[in-house]
Amino acid sequence: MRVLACSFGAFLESRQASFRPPDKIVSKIRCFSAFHRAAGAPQQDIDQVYLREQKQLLARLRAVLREKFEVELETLAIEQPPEIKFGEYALPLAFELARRLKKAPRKIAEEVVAALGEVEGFAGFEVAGAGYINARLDRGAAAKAISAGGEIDAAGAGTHSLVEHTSINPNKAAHVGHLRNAILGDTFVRLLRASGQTVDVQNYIDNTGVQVADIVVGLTQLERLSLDQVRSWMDGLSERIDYACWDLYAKTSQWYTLGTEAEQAERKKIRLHTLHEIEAGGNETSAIAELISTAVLRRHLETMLRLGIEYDFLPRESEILHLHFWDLAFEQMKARGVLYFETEGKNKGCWVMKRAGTEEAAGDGPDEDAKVIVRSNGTVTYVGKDIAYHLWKFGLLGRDFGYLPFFKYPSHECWISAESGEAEHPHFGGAQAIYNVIDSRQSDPQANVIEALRGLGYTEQAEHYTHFSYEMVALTPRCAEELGYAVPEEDKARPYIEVSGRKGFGVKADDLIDKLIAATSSEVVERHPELGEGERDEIAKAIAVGALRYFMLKYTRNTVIAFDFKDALSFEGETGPYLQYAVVRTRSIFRKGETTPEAALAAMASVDAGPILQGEDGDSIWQVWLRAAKTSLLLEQCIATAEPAYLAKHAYLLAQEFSTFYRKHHILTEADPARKALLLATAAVAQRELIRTLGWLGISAPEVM
RNA sequence: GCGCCCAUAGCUCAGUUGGAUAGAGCGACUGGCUACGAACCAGUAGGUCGGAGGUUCGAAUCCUUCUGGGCGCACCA
Repeated sequence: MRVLACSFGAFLESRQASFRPPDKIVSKIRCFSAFHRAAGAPQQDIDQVYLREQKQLLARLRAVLREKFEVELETLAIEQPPEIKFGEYALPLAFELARRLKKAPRKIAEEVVAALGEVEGFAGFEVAGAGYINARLDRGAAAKAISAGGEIDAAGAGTHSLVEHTSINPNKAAHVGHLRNAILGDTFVRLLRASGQTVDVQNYIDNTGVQVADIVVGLTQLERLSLDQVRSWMDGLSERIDYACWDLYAKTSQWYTLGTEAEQAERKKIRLHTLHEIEAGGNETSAIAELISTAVLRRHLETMLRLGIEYDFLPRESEILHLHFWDLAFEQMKARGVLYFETEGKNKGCWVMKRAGTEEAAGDGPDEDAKVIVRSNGTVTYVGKDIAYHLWKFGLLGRDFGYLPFFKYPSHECWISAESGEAEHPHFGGAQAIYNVIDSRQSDPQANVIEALRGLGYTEQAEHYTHFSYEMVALTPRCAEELGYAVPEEDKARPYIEVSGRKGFGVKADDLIDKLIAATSSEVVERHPELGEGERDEIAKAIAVGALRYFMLKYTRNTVIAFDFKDALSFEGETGPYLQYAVVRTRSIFRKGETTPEAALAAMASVDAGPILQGEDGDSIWQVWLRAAKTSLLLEQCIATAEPAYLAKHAYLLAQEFSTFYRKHHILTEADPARKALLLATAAVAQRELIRTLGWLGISAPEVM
């Protein structure tokens, strides 16, 4: 995740630049709706029943308020009543109008209800509490509409987005923190694609950075290996290269801190020299770096593929350097006055820019707060390189990478950057919107890149640049001890301890996945001794992936996850397997009932479900339908807020409501044909929406488990 | 010093433009497998929403302030 551990201390931060405050959500959703209309998408899109009826009701209410009270409300709050028996929508608008109209809220609500009259799709309206207006859907009609439509609106069609995620330094094995990044990013990609967007998935590879240099130092200085010897070292490894590097990286980091002061200074010098050789390229040191980083990168891709995570393109820093992306960015920035040459103060001799979030330097004297982009020795900083890379992402740089095929997925090829690539290749970059899944500690540099785009006049692009930030995954002190690390006394009371690649302190991604599979395997063996080994393995893997992905997605982005094996290996309650189990139950129903979900949904056309869906008993069935009808609403919200956790919660609530329904109503033994048809259709709708939503979360539901 | 984030049940977390009695999972306790699979369901107990002010008809949510945690502010990447 582009975290370069450095020897001078951590660089952590949490500005949450991309976290949109709730008040922005509404307008964002409106913007999507406008897009929807502009794109000419069919308004009668059946699957959006909840959202569609909501919009219709709000439009009608606006008309009533205008005609009857001559008022125009900026925003019309709409929510769901605390209990389903009160209806599907609740409107507190009378409270807001009470002062303006100098009338009691209840009185206003009554007048509004009277003025509303009949509204298509609604069974009625009533005043509740101190002045709420509750709206009831015509459940029979709504259920018919929900069962008939399975398509999700492609509101995002025509938008080309780019998501950058994973971006692990290719010098050691991936750990749990990287898993959070990749799972968040991959899930968000699925959400964008579900909304119809065209999405490129990029995994940025810092193959010329300090971390790779440290591995090279380890090999050349500690192990005393030449390029050829590194080759045979790799061939002769008894463990995987990323695991071997995990230990070597920790050992090398340690080595810098050992010895006399003079020795340490010498070692730092070696490190810097190694870094410069790698950056320059065309020498034995850089060849070793290339060899190792490429091998580790392949391992990362394999690890992520275990979780169903794939990439389209791997841009590398080596090409950003060697193809001189920065030179072009530098010209633009100088020409537009974003960069200026500092002649005084602490940054004398550097090219600097105004730091994001600071005011224009008032009066005279140098802006000591400015961000250095080009050092006084003429070399460019990290942010400078990132600015160039992001100009490329938006198609504003005027230069492209070369492309080579690198990693073959069953359905497509993943390409990697090259100085000179193949003549025939797909086109990457030039996106309209970008999302950078990067941990929250890097929001300052991210903000500076955005500031540079804005300064260059690319305000539209800056608006569509999202730092998709998230908090780190740390370990609980107990987990750290389980792993065999000596936890200092003062850390034992802390809620969590940060992982550290330099110390070799962390839970490796593949170890965790292996552990999960081992746990699910033993369960599956116990529950399904009749199945063949191959089949059992498939099921165990699906459950393990489901458990892991859900675990990483259930927390909102700005919550620090204090990792513990006990939580991550849990399969009960709010977990992936619980959701998968709900789907397995629906599958079992249709298998035993010798019918299909499709048939059950089609049968709804001739079922008069209205009467059955009334009353308390009806509520317990309707609850499932109502939740299922909200999937598209949640998809919109997740995209607008860049928060996949809302959809994870939605899936969980749907599974929970289905489980309750399942216990309460026995479907296959139901005697009444109409009621049985409705119950079957309920299971079908729950299954359809669960499978859809789980698919977006990257979780598959096996036939049995 | 400047800036950002966090504080909600014993634990881990939700809480959607400010709205009706603040929710879930885990843990504890009670009950439910001769009905579509118990990786499940039903129920009980558990809360000064960190403290104090303020805005509002209404505040966990917005504002101010304080306390306690975490993080960021390089000519590192």
